[in-house]
Amino acid sequence: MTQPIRVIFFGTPQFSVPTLQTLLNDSRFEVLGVVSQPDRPSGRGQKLLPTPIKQCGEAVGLKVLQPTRLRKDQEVLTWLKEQAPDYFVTIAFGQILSQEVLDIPKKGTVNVHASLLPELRGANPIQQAILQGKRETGITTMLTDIGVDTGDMLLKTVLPIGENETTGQLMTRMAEAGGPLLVETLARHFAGELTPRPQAHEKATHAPKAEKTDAAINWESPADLIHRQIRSYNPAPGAYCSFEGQRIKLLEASAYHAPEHAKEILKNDRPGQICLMIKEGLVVAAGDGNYLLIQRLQPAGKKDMPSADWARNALKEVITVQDGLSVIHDKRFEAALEVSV
RNA sequence: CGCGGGGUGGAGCAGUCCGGUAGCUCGUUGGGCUCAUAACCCAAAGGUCGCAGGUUCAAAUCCUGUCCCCGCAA
Repeated sequence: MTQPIRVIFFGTPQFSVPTLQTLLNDSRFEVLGVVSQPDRPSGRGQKLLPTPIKQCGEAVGLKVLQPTRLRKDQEVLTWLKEQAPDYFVTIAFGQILSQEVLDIPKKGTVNVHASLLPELRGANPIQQAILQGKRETGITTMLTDIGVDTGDMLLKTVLPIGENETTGQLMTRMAEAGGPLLVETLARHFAGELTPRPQAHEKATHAPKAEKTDAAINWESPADLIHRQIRSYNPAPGAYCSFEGQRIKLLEASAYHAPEHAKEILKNDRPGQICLMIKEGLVVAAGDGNYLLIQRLQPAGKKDMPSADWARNALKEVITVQDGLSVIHDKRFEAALEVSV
């Protein structure tokens, strides 16, 4: 390898950082600069924080560009052209590239997308994969065209989804898997070894951004749906319900299959009823007669904690012991409160 | 200066208003009971009360400053 492959990296959130680092650590590639969304006021107190990709780029002395609207920013466009890159690489950048931008790199623009295309195109593939109860998902590299995640595919990695896996956990695994797939894609495509394959567009599905209210738990729902909501909306925005007027986020859960000696107690519970406290968490009734084990939760203003820890205080007046089980009387989670103004 | 809650043994909390021996439910360790147990009984270890300064005979508690964590909203 005489000349390194010249790459400009487009990305914004933490998710794209491991992939950037993989590129930086691979001597076959030269990263000419990074492009990220502008810093925006965010977080408590409206603090202005640099994007994770900006931080990473600056830490290694890379040129960092943050155009508000790339397609209209002549200064940035000029700089990009001057670099004479072989490839643009995009992963969770956050802006749609115009044809003018796509035409800049000599060999093309490669996007890393967190689904098995053509499934789950769009902004939110990981959360949606879990919400829909998929057993596996993956990462696809593709040549970006003018559509959203519609370009011809290059390589895929398949990842199984754990029964209780959360969006956050899956996202971490995918972020780490993205780098190796990307460098393989670039190296082989550059060498002419990859044939882009068109997507089966008629099978495409979309993964739209979730509304905040989608994360509100309705206890009338089947246990399976609530379970998927909890997994899907962890860590953000957090599936939530309320308890005696206080908002509570539900962070980790699993299906609960009652052992024989518990079946005497678990029957005819109302949806949301908090029935048992066991070592692993709280057993709560759902709308379809099944039960859910809530393992971790987070009351407003508190850190996340094992739900048994929370119950030990919040419910201590109503816990009795029967047959070695800690039974909770007459307490239930309610539907989420309307967000008050 | 967007609104709000919080920092007390390993965990979760009470105590703060009204200053006076560091408390509760668990966990941990050891012992006991039991066919057995996440149940029950006995015992032990473990805390600069976020940090700094001030007031006071005396501060977890009152005053001032400061750091950190979190919920809402963006």
